[in-house]
Amino acid sequence: MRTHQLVLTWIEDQLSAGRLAVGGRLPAERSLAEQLKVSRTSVREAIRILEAMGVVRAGVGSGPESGTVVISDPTAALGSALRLHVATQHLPVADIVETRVLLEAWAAAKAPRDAPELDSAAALLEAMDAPEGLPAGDFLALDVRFHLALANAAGNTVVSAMMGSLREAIQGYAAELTSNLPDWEATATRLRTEHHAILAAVRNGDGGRAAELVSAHIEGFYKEAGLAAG
Amino acid sequence: MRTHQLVLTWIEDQLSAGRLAVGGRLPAERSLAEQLKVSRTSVREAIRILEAMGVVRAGVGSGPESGTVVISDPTAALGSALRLHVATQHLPVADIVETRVLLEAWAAAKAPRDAPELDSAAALLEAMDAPEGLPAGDFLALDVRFHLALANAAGNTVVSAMMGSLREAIQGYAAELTSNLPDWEATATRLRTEHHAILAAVRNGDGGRAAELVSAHIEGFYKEAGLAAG
DNA sequence: TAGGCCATGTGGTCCAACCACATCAACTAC
DNA sequence: GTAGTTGATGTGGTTGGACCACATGGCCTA
Repeated sequence: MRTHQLVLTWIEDQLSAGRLAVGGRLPAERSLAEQLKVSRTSVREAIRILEAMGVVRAGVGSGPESGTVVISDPTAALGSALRLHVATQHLPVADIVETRVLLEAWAAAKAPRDAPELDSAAALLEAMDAPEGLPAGDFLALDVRFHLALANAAGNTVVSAMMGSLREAIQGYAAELTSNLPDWEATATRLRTEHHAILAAVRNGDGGRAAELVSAHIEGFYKEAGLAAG
Repeated sequence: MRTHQLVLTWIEDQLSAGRLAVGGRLPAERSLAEQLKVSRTSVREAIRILEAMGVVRAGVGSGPESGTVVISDPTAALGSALRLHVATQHLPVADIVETRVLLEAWAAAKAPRDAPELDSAAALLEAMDAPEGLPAGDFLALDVRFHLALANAAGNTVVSAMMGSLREAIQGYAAELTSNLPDWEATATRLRTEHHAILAAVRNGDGGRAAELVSAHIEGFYKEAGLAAG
């Protein structure tokens, strides 16, 4: 086993055993190296991996905000992994979009009608309805948050994380696609209407209809922008 | 931007531009360090991350099998990320099981009835039907491969990768659960019957029924073994 | 008492050296 | 001439040490 993997398993064991929890701090790199009888380089490689996995955050300086602290950001890990594999062209964008549709439709069907996240979603829709209109960039940023709020409403952390990561992996792609749209204003108006219909369906407890609307909403956008969504 | 991230983005750019593809080899660490005007340490940290993401594989020695070559194993990245976050207890196992059910039910419904992966699935079922019986470990290993074959049949690489990673993340958990079963032989017999029914439904083109059977199959197993699957 | 300054501890980066390993070519013994 | 051995070469793996940038907190001075 390579040295940094030894460090990795040690840390994972500490996590599993509960001796290290979110918010806690890892020992300093130098002392951890001495404790495990390995070089600081190997400790750093392990920490680098954990950082990429969204498990820790490294901060310089001293004081409570410094050092390497345990966090939990699964979305970051899944997102960069997906993005990299999209770059290798072994994960077609169409498959990502299709997966997003299936996850988000499920979430819309599953979300309880009184989920608190739906209130956030409603507030976001209100912001998008600004009478003076919004720049496309701002609109899309709110759009992302609306869809994530919807996914979170289902209450499944894994689905939420995967949704976020799929979004992140194709974020650049989606931004590029909007430039293909023939008439942004018309599209924005349609998206707004569909958003309200989706939220209303969830609020009415009509999960089946909500799922259908979500599927049509996402697939419609990508088709209009010129990507076959499967 | 930290130095290793510079290396990371350089490599990602090479991948996106197609100058680096699966099967290709990265420049040697020392030459890459010189080329990017950074230390070998930073190059190594970047490669470590890519390795954890399932994007490259590092091999010592010389010759065609050595050096750092580009691969594409998204399952590895997603799997270890999920496993780590399960260790932090911020991803409940129940959510993972629920996600697995939803993905696999979708795959069963979506799989074309003449998908070649179904032949592999059938062969696996045959092996599990061995008249002399199988040790629980062997049975479960075949079971894993059957479910993955089913997921692959849907033809969505992202769903396949996620399925595999979910399996990997809770693999240790599932193995532990089997010891809770009151009567392994009876359970194995039931699982076999259900497997055949699922495959038959897919083969008949009855996706809706296949999805229902898959959901009941997985949830039934976890319930019997003592985990609430949501 | 208020302000600045420095000791301390953290991660970030770099360098130089050495090791283990796998290949391949040159060399040697037959 | 052939087969086996051996060493050169190039790869990643690991180590120790040095120095830097940064943030804090206590000490010292005005």
